[in-house]
Amino acid sequence: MPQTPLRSAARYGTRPTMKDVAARAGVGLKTVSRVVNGEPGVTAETEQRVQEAIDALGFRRNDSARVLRKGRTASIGLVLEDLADPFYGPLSRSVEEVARAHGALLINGSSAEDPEREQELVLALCARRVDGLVVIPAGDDHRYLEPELKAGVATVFVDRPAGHIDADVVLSDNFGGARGGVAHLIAHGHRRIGFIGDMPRIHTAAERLRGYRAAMEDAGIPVADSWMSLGVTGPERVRRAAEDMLTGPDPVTAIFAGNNRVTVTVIRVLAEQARRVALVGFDDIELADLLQPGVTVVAQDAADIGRTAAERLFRQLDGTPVPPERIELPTRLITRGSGEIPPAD
Amino acid sequence: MPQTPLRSAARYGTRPTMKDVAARAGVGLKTVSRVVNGEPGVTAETEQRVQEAIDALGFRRNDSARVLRKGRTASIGLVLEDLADPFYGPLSRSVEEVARAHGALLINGSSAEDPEREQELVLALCARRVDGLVVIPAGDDHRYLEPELKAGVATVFVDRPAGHIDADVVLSDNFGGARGGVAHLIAHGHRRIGFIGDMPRIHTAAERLRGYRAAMEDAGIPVADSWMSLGVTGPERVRRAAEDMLTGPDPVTAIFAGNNRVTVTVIRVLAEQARRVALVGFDDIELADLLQPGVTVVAQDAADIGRTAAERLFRQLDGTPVPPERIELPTRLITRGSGEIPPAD
DNA sequence: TAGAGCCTGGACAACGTTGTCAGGCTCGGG
DNA sequence: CCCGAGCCTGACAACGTTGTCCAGGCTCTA
Repeated sequence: MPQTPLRSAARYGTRPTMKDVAARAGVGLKTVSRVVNGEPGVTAETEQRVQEAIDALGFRRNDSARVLRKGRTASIGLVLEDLADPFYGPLSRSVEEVARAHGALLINGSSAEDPEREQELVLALCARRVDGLVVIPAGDDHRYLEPELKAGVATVFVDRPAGHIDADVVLSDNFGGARGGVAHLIAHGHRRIGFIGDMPRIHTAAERLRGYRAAMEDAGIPVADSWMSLGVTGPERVRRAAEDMLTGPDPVTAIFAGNNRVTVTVIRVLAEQARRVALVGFDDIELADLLQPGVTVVAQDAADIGRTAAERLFRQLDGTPVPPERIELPTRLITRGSGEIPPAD
Repeated sequence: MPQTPLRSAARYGTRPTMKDVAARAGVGLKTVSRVVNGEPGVTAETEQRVQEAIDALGFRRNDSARVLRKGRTASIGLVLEDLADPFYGPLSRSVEEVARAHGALLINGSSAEDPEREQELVLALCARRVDGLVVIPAGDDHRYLEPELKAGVATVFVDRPAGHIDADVVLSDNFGGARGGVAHLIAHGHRRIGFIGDMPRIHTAAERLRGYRAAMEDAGIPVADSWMSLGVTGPERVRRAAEDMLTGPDPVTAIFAGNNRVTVTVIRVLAEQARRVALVGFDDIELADLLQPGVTVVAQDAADIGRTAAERLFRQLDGTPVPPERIELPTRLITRGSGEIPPAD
């Protein structure tokens, strides 16, 4: 079959360049560049000729080359734990909106709570020369970021503070929120209150545990070891932990759940119980108001956190460097029923 | 204050290049490149010297330059509707996992269901020379992608077919799923069944409506106009639509909800009703099993859809070009109670 | 010991774009 | 009629990396 000879520009896998456009329009390379970037100094007639050539060839500026030349990529990176988690979806979205308002693209990656993967991702983003980074830390040592910070990569840590490095941090008041949630249970008459949370090596988990302890201490209630379950993760283990607390020698009358995944599992367990047990969860969950009873939670505003972090990032990028700051956002107790159940003693 | 003169490499905002590394290690530029890329042909001793220089300077390869030279970016783009929607989080995550397995980075963007924004995003991704694109279409005309396809950008459309362009598509069996869901209601004795869905210009919405009509027709039930509410979006309008169907002259005994957002609102409305009304929703929702009654849904597997699309994408990228294909994934009816409520007539 | 062949390292061009700068054109005023 | 000013336009280098190609030094063998 006779193969029609194709212009280089149209060959499969090859893209037209400004040079091709220039040749077709019969102008110089730089003139094309001017048209593409809307720079002044081009006659309307010339501009139209160039535009026609662009459309005809399907030219699209190569941003890699542009970045190489200009130094800025107009993109930022977001490294979070898991995009499938309902907490991070809205967070990512709000970061994206801020980025978009600043004309930047967002690249996000999931660390899956693995410090090594976090580092791998962050460095990959740095290799692409993102202008800035929003990181939800999985690991606790971020010294590997020092050269990047020095090179001017704006960085904001979110949800948990960075390890061994001085940078902006935006987090929720995990301590205060947990303390308030547990105090709420105490105010409704509970004394034997269980706590189920993630590994204390995770900052948020540690802070929430600290809040639990503080609230108990404020009320002068000694905490039994059997009431605390730390580092459980995965539905099965949470389930067993909850059941143990409810049926042990010194059974709890209320449970404080350390994060949304724990809350969901505890709801399932409680639904199977004959006895009515109070529950307050950290993090809001969808449809919490439609359950019987409604689930009382300590809510963080993921979108607000993301927006705050992103705005802080662009402030670093736009203006003069500002000293690192730690921003703590308040949480909100939302009462819906489950936290107001009196002790069944 | 006397300013210590800094090496160019360490100055704020400037990054060391291979040239800097080469100078410091006392080797040639290309030798550094070889070490960085793990190419053979470098003595262990030389390699170590280079590695030390890399660490000392905090060198990070500039991928923009690399891309410019090599032509491939090892990144793919995903354009979806809204990352904050619980359907897209897992989808994005599964695409990311496949990308990661192929050594590629994922860039995603939200179109917010706006065709113009979709195009803007897609073209921005193309300007960055992503190797491939996964697009959940917002618009219905994708001819603007023709030059990109011709240039070899692998493309897979998801959830809805592309407009006026020949490309891979991965979608759920919206028609069959809706038909099955409605047939399920009919099998439980319902005849007056309402349908609330999105604008029919959205392919999924149109298909689900078609499924509803087909199921009704299969059963020989004529459909009253007042039973169908199309193009409603936003909780308030869905609420009103549901209430109208329930209190109109020919009130429905069951509702089929066209997507997860509609389902959630309908659940709220039904919770307020004295009469028990059956409900089947398209798309699964979290905690659906814990509600009273549990919510019967036609579920699509977002992660499976994402994985399928991404694998298809990389097949295009890895091997020889394969002709465009349309892949339809089955849905699954999950009975939990709400769909098995008999008509209250 | 000399020649062949291998292994290591470096010089150079090219990728596609943008900033700099200079040249040519037109137009108005002297 | 000539000159300067101002406006368009294009030639050229540079961004940081990788592929190609060649030079020099080494080892091994005859």
